[in-house]
Amino acid sequence: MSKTNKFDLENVEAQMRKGTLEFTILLIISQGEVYASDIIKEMKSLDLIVVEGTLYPILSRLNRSGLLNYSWVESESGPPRKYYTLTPTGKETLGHMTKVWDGLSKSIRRLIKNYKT
Amino acid sequence: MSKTNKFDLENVEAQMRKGTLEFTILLIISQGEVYASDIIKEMKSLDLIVVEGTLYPILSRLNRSGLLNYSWVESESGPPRKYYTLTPTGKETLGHMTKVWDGLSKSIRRLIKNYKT
DNA sequence: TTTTAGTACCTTGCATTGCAAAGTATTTTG
DNA sequence: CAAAATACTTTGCAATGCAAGGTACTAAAA
Repeated sequence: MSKTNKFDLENVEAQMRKGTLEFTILLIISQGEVYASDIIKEMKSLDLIVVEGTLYPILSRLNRSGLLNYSWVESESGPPRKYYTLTPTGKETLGHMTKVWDGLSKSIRRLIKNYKT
Repeated sequence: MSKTNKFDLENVEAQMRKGTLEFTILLIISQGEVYASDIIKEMKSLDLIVVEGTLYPILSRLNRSGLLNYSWVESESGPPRKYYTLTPTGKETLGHMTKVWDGLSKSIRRLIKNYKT
């Protein structure tokens, strides 16, 4: 039996996205009050797929960690929504995360540069 | 009992790194024949921490998937080493991965730009 | 009024995967 | 020969994304 398990490229993309999920979610919320569907829509528009079963637990965790606040807002058609905003701690943490991201992408850029030459 | 589970910033860094592990490992191997310790050393020099228990399984998997070849090479001091190189498929896949990475970092850059203004 | 459809939030269970720690094997050094 | 050093491998645990199923509320259709 040949043992060359095909390599899954799509999975690589998923992996990379996962690593930045919290970061990108906080970035979106930093732009203004949003609720879950808004976030999913905006992520999708940037090719950053995220689904409910992933998003809700993350939002809850970020809230428990003191990075997010939310307030219930009545909808004109449908059940009420949780609109999220960053807390001061959230803003601060997002700043740190941005630095972490800059560091990582810098390292990788360096590797890619070697690779291309 | 207050329920504000402190948020772990170091974990965010770890998360981001994890997402790019296979990618960065392949990038390093693309630069020339290396064995595990070389990879760990080079990653560390770029602030990309990776440890044995993580690296070996990944190398095995990439080999099983046909992206890597290895050859045993005697060491002057110690047991023999597995020196890895990219297969043609590996090179091709690395090219695809680079595109995936470019896409992701572009999306995130766009988000950060909004955030900063 | 009951039913159906739509929207929104939450939870459960599984699969993947990084990693600490322990294990095997080989070579060198005291 | 014992001990240390090096290199590769494996095991078990914890974290986490996600598919799938669940609850609840609103509005429109039957």
